[in-house]
Amino acid sequence: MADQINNLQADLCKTIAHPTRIQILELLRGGERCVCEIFPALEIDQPNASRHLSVLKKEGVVSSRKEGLKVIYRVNDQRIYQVLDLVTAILKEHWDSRNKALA
Amino acid sequence: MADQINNLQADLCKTIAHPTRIQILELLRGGERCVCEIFPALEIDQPNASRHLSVLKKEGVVSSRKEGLKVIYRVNDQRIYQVLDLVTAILKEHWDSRNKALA
DNA sequence: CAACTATATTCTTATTTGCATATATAGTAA
DNA sequence: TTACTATATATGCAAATAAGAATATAGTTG
Repeated sequence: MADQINNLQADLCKTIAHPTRIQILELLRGGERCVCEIFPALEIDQPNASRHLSVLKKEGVVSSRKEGLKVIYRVNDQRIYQVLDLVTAILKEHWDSRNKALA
Repeated sequence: MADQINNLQADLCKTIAHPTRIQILELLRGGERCVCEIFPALEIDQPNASRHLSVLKKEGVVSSRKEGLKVIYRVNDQRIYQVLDLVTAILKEHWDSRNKALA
């Protein structure tokens, strides 16, 4: 099928289509972080953070390396932030034009 | 909560995180289309197309207008295509680097 | 008004997803 | 080895999502 690419696109979108995973990515905007920093910053429990990180890793959005006991995650492709920023801009536009319609 | 924005971002990502909806958006890249053109082009049945269009409309990704019996859909913010193109580019990069690793 | 066409909605069922809890693994240190 | 710390995985359950079939609505035409 020629639309196989659409499945892959959808999978990547689905991977980032979760508030917690977006929060993780926003945290990683500041550079790599170990799990022990991530889950307290997001105020979620450790297994939950671990599962979301594994979702991101499975799709190739992040990678990890070990440093002693710690596992440190980083974003693979910085363009993921262009995606998030575009999404934010689209939302803002939508919000603004909706409010303009009400005014 | 400050992370309310993350919910909105996730909702928009979730809205486009479906192969059929991506196909609809790709079709609308060529300009507005009525439902009667969309569902045969995608080889899905009409209620299915209608439901996916309503998902896109509810999130504000597309709008519609009536013209006689027909309902014609259009994309609200062309930047959604920048998102899709970035996603494609990221996928391609991921694919390439994975194959390079195997070589 | 009745018949027809284009689109939308409802219902049911199957699948997927997310969370909480508990448990398991890996590395470190005594 | 034992105890401890950091991270990962398994289980069970509730909620969300998706597709097909059937039905409903809105607009058009005679």
